[in-house]
Amino acid sequence: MEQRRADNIAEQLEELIFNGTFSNGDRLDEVRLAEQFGVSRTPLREAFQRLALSGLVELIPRRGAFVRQPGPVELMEMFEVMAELEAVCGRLAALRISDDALEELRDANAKCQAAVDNRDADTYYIENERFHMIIYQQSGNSFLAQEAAKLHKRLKPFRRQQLRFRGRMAQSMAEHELVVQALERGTADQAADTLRGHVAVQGEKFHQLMATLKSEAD
Amino acid sequence: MEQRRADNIAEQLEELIFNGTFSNGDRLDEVRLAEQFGVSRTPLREAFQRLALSGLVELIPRRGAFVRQPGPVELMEMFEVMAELEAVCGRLAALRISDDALEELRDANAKCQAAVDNRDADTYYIENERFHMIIYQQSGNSFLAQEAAKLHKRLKPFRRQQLRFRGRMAQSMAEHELVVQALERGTADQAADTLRGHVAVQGEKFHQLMATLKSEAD
DNA sequence: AACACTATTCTTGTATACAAAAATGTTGAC
DNA sequence: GTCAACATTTTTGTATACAAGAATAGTGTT
Repeated sequence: MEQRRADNIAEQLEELIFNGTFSNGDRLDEVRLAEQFGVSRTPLREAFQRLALSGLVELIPRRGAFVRQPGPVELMEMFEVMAELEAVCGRLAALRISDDALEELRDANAKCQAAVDNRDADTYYIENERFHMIIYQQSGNSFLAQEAAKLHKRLKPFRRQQLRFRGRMAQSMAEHELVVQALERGTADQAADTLRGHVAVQGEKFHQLMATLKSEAD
Repeated sequence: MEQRRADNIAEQLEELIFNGTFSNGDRLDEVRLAEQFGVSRTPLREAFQRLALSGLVELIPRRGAFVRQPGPVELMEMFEVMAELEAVCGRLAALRISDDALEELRDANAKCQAAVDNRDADTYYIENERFHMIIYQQSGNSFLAQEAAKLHKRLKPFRRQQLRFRGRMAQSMAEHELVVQALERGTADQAADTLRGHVAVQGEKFHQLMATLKSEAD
């Protein structure tokens, strides 16, 4: 059989939690999941440990593993941190970004724009992600890039919902343009501020996010 | 026997790695550690999963768990992120801090000063930590506070070494004073910049950090 | 002596077994 | 009918067993 199942299983469970197969208070039944995955409880429990540390699951002693989705407050906090991390990445990237990476950013942006024109949300989503990942990497700090990517991934499901709202993709595109300009010019503070504003949940976005939260709690 | 061993064991292993019992490339022998802790391999392996996700240990399939200390580059990266996180905490705290917390900060600072006068490095260390934790919490974002505390903990061993250098404690104290002033006045950017500079590794601190790294690689 | 190849030993990864705690169901008193 | 006490069943946590891959030692060849 394939080796290193534990981490693989962790990923699959993560996916199942993200896509809503398991919702907030659900207990992850060891034996049921074990036979579902076709493995024994041992690798499953190892996966639980990982999920627990990443905060997706709460391990209650002698009780089991419960999925733990962030509530409204925690979610706002996470978005605030994401906005600040993006700002930091942007500020550093403005000083350190390579010409090649700038070209990549422009390419991602062009494909984003095309996706907006075609109303192709999936492509938009993928290219948008590439855009941000490039900025993380061009911060020149791989530890920072990793942390940013980690939180980005965790917020994925909620961001995805956000894109559904009318005009959101177009506005997001305009902001991307400003970010690229700031990075081109090397104006660090401007890059930071633009990215912070781009990611931050404020104004109408706040209501939209709360709306998606409510609709998920059914 | 006590329940929930896995996380407890993870903590103990973490401590053993921090205090240098295990150094960089060491393999964590499952059977040896198991009998050392008086448990079976199962809870140990669960602990490994946690340590792996927190980055202290690298899990190589079919090879085992190897302790993974950050090298000079990664360490600089981590300090850079720490500086930025502190800056963010400071900026938010400047707007959100309570009067009580300000009083706590002044108290921690006073005790720090007393420790400097008495050349009491341990007390200095404890009160210094309290100082920073208060700022994390007063950011009003508990997710941010948690992340900051996590990284703070990870950098602990290296920061501790830093304090040994001549004049470091006194300089650090002066910077703390500036931080408190900025927080009192609510000047967010000033609080952020001061804290960033306080934590950042630059100038002489860089050489000092590298010196401690070399002395540990023996 | 250096190297390739094989056999042996160790170590990991996973399944299973078992004990202890929690949850559930049942009985009986009021 | 409600509740409490006890018995039964689940479920977790840990130990042990076992199979397969990796490391190591040993053998023979050049």
